[in-house]
Amino acid sequence: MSSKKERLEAICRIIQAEVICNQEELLKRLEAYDFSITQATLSRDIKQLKIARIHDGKDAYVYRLPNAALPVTSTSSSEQTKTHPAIEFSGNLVVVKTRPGYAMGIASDIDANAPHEILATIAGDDTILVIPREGYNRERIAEAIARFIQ
Amino acid sequence: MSSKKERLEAICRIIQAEVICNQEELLKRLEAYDFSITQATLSRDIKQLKIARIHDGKDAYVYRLPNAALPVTSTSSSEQTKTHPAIEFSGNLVVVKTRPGYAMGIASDIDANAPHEILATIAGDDTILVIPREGYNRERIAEAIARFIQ
DNA sequence: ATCATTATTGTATATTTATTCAAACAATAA
DNA sequence: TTATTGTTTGAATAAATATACAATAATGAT
Repeated sequence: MSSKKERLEAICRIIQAEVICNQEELLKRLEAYDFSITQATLSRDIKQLKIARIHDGKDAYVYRLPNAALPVTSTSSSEQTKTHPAIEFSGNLVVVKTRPGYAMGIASDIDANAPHEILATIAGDDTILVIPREGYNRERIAEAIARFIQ
Repeated sequence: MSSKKERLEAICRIIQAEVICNQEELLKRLEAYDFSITQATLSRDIKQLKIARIHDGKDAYVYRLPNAALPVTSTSSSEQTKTHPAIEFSGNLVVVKTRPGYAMGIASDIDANAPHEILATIAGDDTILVIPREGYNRERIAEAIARFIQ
């Protein structure tokens, strides 16, 4: 059943390389790469990958990968659904991995909205260190952060 | 006819402040602010604002503003549709305005994909300077860039 | 191996979102 | 004024996307 993982990666690749307007279209491209699935499955894949359908400015729609980390790679799938794949705790700190260059933007978003769960952030290039306030559990904190990493 | 502009701004505000899962829901919130429109109009507004519906990781969907600049404010609407509101030319250079902190991330995306139209990018905090290759017209260049700023 | 549990998937359908078409309205020019 | 053109909108509908349900396949424990 590792073909699902391959399929998800293929979807990411196709979406980055080509202009895909709807799932039907993506379905055909996948077919060309020998992945034969239905629209229902593709819809679920897209949801899992957190892929967004955005407006291209003209009159078309395009699928795009999210800003945050590589959703495919990480750890076990059960753990993946539990919290956001890009968020990891260590002691009382939280580390958020982002795509290169996006850390400051996302940190800036977090700061601008200043959810009470979060005391401060420090951002590098692809990593944000989040310092939570005392008195919130990890799930609550993770939710507060997840709101900003799409 | 300025009520449309107000409505678009209200939509932006609501989406930033609240978790909106679908257009019906947003419609109700707008109603509460005394904007009475139909789903059809809202769909068009969302398209114009380049708002995306993304996956929240759990099992819900959320509407989000794009990464790039403030689409509502700028210049005339006819000019706005012509090219992306965040992209502006000056001589042989292009300046892209982004939300605070996002310039480097987006520039990194552009560099990583390296469309031939683009020779180099330099990013500050909320501004990217794009240096196009010679031989492409502005529209072509704008399209190549627009691909990365959602 | 056997059973229990969890994941993955397709079919059919529900839900959600976009668009077509016609109408109302405004702005402009003659 | 009267055309003319462009914008905005709603109603109805089309198109696109998500999900309920059932079945099948994988995984893990004993």
